[in-house]
Amino acid sequence: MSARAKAVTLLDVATRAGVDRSVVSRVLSDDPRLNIRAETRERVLAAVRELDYRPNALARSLRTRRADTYGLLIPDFGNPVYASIIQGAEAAAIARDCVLMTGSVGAGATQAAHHLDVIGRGRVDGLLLAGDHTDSSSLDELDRRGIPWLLVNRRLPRARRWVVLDDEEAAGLAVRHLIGLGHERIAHVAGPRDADTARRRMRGWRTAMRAAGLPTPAEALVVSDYTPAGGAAATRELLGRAERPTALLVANIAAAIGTLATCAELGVAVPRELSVVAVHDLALAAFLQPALTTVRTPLERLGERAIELLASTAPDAPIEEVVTGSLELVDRGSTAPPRGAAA
Amino acid sequence: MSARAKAVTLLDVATRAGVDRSVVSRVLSDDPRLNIRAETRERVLAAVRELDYRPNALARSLRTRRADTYGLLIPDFGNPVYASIIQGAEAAAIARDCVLMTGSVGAGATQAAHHLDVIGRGRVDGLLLAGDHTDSSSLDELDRRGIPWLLVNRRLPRARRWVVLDDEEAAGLAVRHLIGLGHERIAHVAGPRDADTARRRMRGWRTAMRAAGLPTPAEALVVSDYTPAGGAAATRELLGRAERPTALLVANIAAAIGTLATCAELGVAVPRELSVVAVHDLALAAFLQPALTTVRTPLERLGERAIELLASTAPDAPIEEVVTGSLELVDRGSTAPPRGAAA
DNA sequence: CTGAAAGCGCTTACAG
DNA sequence: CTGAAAGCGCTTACAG
Repeated sequence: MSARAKAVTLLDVATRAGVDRSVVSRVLSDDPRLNIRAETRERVLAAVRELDYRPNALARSLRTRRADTYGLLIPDFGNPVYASIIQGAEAAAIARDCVLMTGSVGAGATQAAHHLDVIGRGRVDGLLLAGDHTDSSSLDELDRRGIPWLLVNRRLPRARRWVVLDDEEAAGLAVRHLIGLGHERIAHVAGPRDADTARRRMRGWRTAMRAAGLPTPAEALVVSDYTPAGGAAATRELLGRAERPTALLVANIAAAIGTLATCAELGVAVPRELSVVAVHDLALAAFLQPALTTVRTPLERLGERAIELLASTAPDAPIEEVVTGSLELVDRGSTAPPRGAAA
Repeated sequence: MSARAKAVTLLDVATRAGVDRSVVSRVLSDDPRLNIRAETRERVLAAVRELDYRPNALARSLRTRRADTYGLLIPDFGNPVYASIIQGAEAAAIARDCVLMTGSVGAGATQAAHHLDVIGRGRVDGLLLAGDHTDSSSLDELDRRGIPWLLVNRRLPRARRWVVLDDEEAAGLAVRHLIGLGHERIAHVAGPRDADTARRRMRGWRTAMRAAGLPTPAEALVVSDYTPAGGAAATRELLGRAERPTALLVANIAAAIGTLATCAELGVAVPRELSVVAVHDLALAAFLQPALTTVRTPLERLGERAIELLASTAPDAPIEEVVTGSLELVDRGSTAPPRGAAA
């Protein structure tokens, strides 16, 4: 390890090339209004190469008033669904030569406060909000500070800037698959009542059931959360009913892991006695017992699209986009015709 | 949405309070060499509050030459082991009023190049390297640019700045648990041969076996990777041996998910015919079939400690630390005495 | 065709 | 006790 090297600046390059700093700057930014002799330009570029010069991003941002940085707030790094969103957003940010700063908010409000505070200090050009941490007052605060924001994978009353998946269609696809197998008593392990994604999946379930003339009684829906523990509890409740469902639409793959655990514990054979299908696909799904049938959703695309929209839309223009396409039922064997169905 | 508001600057606050910008700055930084009348200070603080002033982080960093930002490079956001490290690092960064910028490198080298480039532009005060992407030449490059770095969860030849878990002891703890149950043929589903964590866990397995007088033949170790697919393939290979092991130490919990899947597929009952224990604990483990016995490791603490060390150690001083303690065997039922053992 | 100058918003050594 | 000034490393409108 050498001691901290003094960074190379524009002035170092200019001195070496025998020109002014401003010329170097304009050469590097391809300023079209710069008429420079090819020979001089070569000298400048050579100096840049020889000194391995990189412009200081902080100085540039201070001057240009663009941080070339986007923020992304998620609930929890441990949630693989958000991992995919991050990956998409990161790729899109890199494609625009920007940096992505991802922060998690977790349970405590203090971490959210820290992130919003930091963000208020001119570090980001815009903020993607992909968690349950945000309320209208945070959005007002961002507006006051002039920081463009975009809700990702969720909406909020009166907030007209969001990008979401087609949750309703994802749920509908799963339900129609089950109906196609002959199921009629299809229950729904739903997400939290106050989660926008959960409400849209509930609606997808209900709509697809009704379209097939099947009932959706209140007892067929149990609210849960997007964790294995939550899925396990909800499944236990549904399987305790007098009239058991023959199939389950689980609103989230993490919850479905809990569903499979509960079935194993209660000795309910999947898919022979109970079919299970979940929203969102992960590599993990193929290795569960049994391998889990899922609806694949374009989570990475959602993250990508969020950055694209944030970067290209005026801060005061509404954004209301559903990322469609790429929904696909991945049949892995946790779904089958109900017992007693004609073969 | 209002139009982008003009940010409040130091000058705005100073004007309102009727003092010079420098006074405001020194009041806010609690400059001990500033003798100011209590009344003036109050006026300054009132103006700060009324205007809701936040110093521009870019301008401050440019002046102080400290970005108040640390970088963290990981292989992949989808890997839950790294999720825990990120969470620890994020908490430690927040505790120091710093920002954490986490980037993933993935398979492609282009993303690594982008991140190293960005980091060379004065955006971070130091870099945590927690992936398999780093080679000595990247470290040399960072040294040349004067950016302090620290390897996390891995070491590299001749790189004397690292912080790791006690992987050897973690593996040893698992093996001793199996030996305590009466197992003698304990095979090892290892990590990649070039992964430092994998080598340390191999050594832990071997050392604990030898300490008990048990053999560690070459066939008892199969190299794999830290994914379900890798664990599945390695397990298949081990179970195909003429003399099957009665227990498996799997080097990583993600690989162990593959192990359980292969056992289910081959009809090998866990733990009756085969005990399985894995390194690293996740909430998920409790919901696998069967629930997985693991060794809990202080991954969050590793992330925290990495930031602390990076922030508090001179850039040219060596860091060689093993984060010890908190190792714990979490017995969930995937381990049991071997068949035919005395009850 | 290229250079000098101003200024982004801070901090800090110095002046009075 | 407080203010004026310099300067961090850039970019860009302007001068010549």
